[in-house]
Amino acid sequence: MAPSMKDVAERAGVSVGTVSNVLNRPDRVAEATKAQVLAAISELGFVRNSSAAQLRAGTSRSLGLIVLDLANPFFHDVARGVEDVAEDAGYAVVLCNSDEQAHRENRYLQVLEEQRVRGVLITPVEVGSERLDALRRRGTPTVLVDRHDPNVNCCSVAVDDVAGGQLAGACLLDRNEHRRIAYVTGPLKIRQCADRLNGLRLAAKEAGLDPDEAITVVEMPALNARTGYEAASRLFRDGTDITAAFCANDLLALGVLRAAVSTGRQVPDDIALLGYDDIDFAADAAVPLSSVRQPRRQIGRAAAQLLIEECDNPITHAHQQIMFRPELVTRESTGG
Amino acid sequence: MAPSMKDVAERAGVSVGTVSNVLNRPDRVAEATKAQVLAAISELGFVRNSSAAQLRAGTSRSLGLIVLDLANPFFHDVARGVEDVAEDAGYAVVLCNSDEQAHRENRYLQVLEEQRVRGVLITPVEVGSERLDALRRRGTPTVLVDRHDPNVNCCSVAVDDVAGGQLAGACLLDRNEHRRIAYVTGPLKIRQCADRLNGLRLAAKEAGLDPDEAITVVEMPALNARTGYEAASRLFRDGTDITAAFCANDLLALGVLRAAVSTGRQVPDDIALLGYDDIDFAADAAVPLSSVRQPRRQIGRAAAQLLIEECDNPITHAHQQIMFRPELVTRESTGG
DNA sequence: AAACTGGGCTGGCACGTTTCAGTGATCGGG
DNA sequence: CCCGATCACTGAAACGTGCCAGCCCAGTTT
Repeated sequence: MAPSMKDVAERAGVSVGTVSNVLNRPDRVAEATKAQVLAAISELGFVRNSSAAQLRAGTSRSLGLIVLDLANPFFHDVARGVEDVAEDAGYAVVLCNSDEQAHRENRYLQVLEEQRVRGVLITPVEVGSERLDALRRRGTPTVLVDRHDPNVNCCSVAVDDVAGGQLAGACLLDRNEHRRIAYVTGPLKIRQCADRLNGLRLAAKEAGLDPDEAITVVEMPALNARTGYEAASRLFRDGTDITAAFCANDLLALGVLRAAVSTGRQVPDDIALLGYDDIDFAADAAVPLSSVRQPRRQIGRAAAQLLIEECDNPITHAHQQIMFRPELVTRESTGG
Repeated sequence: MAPSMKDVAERAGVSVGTVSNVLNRPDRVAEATKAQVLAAISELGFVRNSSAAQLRAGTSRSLGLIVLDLANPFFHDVARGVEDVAEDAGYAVVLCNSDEQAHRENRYLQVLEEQRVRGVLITPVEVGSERLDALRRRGTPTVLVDRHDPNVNCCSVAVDDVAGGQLAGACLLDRNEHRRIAYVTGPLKIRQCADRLNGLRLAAKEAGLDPDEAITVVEMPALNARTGYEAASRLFRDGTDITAAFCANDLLALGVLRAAVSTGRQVPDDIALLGYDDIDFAADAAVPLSSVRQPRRQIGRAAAQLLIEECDNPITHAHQQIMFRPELVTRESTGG
């Protein structure tokens, strides 16, 4: 068994209370005594038992963060933002990966609640999770990340995907004066995919174009590079007057790029390309890829700030729904 | 305050011990009583306090995993492997990201020890960490991941980088009969970079070539795509008879690929390319990239198995050093 | 010299759970 | 009718820490 404060106290010839004071309020202990206790601690290799401390304290200094996929750079950067803020506020962060599986999400919610975390940041697999609602009802503050709550009964932080689509459309239609563009996307039942299309259509209208005419929607079953390659292959095979493609994420765009390179097309001269997310590889692609960037780390920071604010002032706290605006990053794939 | 077992017991009209039995040994409780207790639990929204449980138990059912960078797909997949095995054995995994900073690593080691995790899996920032050694001396089993312990006093799992370099060399020199190749690498003081070069030289000798003549080493200060681009730009500018490049990781290779595409060179006809790590983007690059793949998930699984074995049989346990062999994945960038 | 002050320490309770010895109650067998 | 066995439950101790009331004593004030 690991040595306890009692062992330390005996060795140092003091009481347990004094050992506790050395650890938690060192200024209340005389120098000589403190030195003795510290010596005993290091000789015995004492390490505090945080279970006991937390049990006694009745509350922990930690937050839970449940994301859909830690491998996804979006969530990874969100997590960094959360850690930044949490660390400054003296909170620890427990990282959980739901893998988009509801049962994993529920298990983690259970574990976090058993650990008595002070609050939870989560991108739920599905909206309206019963388990999550129960947690909130029992008094654990909750913040939604990259989601919004239709009935505002918790804070949330998300990004305006309509604005992102509009930004992309303005770049291709206004600035570079493309007239026929493709929107390569995953399933339109995914809100992000649909929102970005809506933004794109808005941009077309603003450019004085008929969206139905100017935009060819290529809806694919997934959002990865292979799917992008297939979409582009189909597009190229059918022959088309399209001169630009806006893709619902960078992976699709990289797939389109590969199809272009392998069929000898020049980017951006034969076809301009615009992605979404600005993943690391966008800048390093064979033709550096223009993209719509979301303020990922800031999202995490804002979410953590909201949560900590609610944890620290549960009474005066008012729920907020924060919406960030994305930003356009232009590189070679859309020309000058 | 969250309701405790005492509250549940009062509401159900039973003793605390019975509530505990309902939760932990339901077969020892009569059906009628069990139903009453479960009803009380759900009415009060009782959730067990794991701090108290763990304090009483004296031991936890969890493992710590400290990696250098969770954004790196290598560690991400290792973590998945660890979770696979841990879950089956009924252990929870606490994920920690040291970010290659010794002070973060030390802080996490402290936290894990305070939480009384049963064992720790770690890729240490530096070998010979005093804090890690102390943890081990105090009796917490430890497994090194992607590292070896010179004095075998703990288990470890790593990959044979010399074999990986040799595999790469055999592919380019034997199979595709290149005679002058470049090795684009990060700092050679990084063991992995140096080992892969040694393997490559071995392959050259086996092909009956003089390594110094056949291999041009391009040592760069970093291992990212931009650096690869710069390395290739330099190589191309100087004019050279090199027909293939082996890169110490895929990011460098992607940078070289971009330099090739932007200067109108054909891959693999003008220059063949071979990377290392087989990251997701390797297959989706503008020219799909051949690469040396490490059995990442398996590494995690093996490490977790060793650790759990040691946790469960601390006495009979004998330390093991496992070395995996990497595997060659050929795609278009090295031709047929 | 007595009363007061306060720094420095002690001792014991409380946190919520698990576990185990012990208490009745019920039942079958002799 | 009694005994032992079995079953379902109770009550209390223990885990290690944090906190607080209270004690002691040295130094200062009245």
